Amino acid sequence: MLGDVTSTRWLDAEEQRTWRAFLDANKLLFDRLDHELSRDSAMPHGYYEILVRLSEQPGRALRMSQLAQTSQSTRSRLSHAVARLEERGWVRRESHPEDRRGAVAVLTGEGFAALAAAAPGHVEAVRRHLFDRLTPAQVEQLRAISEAIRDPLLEVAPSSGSP
Amino acid sequence: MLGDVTSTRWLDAEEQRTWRAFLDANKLLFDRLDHELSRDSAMPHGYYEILVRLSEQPGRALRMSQLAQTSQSTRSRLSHAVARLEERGWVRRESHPEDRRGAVAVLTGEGFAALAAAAPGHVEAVRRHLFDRLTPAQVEQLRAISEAIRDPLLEVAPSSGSP
DNA sequence: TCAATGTCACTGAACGCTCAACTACATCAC
DNA sequence: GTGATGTAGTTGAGCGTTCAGTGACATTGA
Repeated sequence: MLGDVTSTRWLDAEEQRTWRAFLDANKLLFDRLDHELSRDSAMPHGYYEILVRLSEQPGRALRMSQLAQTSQSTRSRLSHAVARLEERGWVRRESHPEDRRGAVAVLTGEGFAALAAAAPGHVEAVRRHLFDRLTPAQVEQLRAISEAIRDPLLEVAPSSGSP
Repeated sequence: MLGDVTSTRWLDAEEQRTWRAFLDANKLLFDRLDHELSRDSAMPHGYYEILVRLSEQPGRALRMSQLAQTSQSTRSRLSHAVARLEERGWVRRESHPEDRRGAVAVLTGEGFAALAAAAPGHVEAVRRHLFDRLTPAQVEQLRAISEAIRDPLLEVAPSSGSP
């Protein structure tokens, strides 16, 4: 198929099947999780991620560029996202005390409350659609596989936002 | 964390680690693949998927709603996407011969050529970033895991577009 | 035959993301 | 110091997706 004059290492039938299953599983899973989160808590998954990362920091605050890194995001996307989170009163910006270029995103009380309200439902959804479907051995396999995929990609573009 | 008065089945440390690795691996992998495809072939992954599905059909044609289903897409998204593919001359629309509500998307010669030009690079990228990172046993595991995640999600919303 | 209901596909507005500037500040070399 | 380069963060335009709504046609049942 698709006239092959080059030395392309095409996928064989088994690999095709794996790739399709992987593609479809991901699409379905993340669409579902994002949809349920938006429906129940009026926040897209990207916002949820940002709130989670902030909530894990001491002082519930983090510099914008570091927040972008831990969220696998870009500075641009984060800047837009934090602007919208600020409109909702869930995050506020402060200027960095030492580096005058810097901005620090701080999770507000309302933001933490919104996260606390959203988390149980979301975690349940992750369980229902992911962990409950897998055996303990498969969960362990999934972790190893994910790390094997992730780590090389982290090394190629470690700074200044992933994509 | 996050004051727990309900009976939420929170993720333990090991599950957290798995979930984070899975999230990050997916984000990095699909961002990378989409980025390389856009850069090398000027088409987002969603378009590529549509062209692939069409190319696999007899006559390289498929009804819109069926194309939406096999692409894990919605009719709305597909309608917009095909409109843009039509502007590029890669797909054309015909009216369904029997059901006068229906529209049929047909892959043009140019569309097939664009796909043939894009495929080798994309397949290589999938190999580099996915299959080359995994052992044969892990590939087999990934297939089983993906199917275990996918199949229940397919049953819940089988018709009228996934999300 | 005819109304009610369902299905197919399209459309426009709103939203989030990407990309390419751009400003402001920091750092480095000389 | 001064100029060059690097880094932090923001902004606006363009693109793709989602959502709600719409019109056209098909199907069903009385």
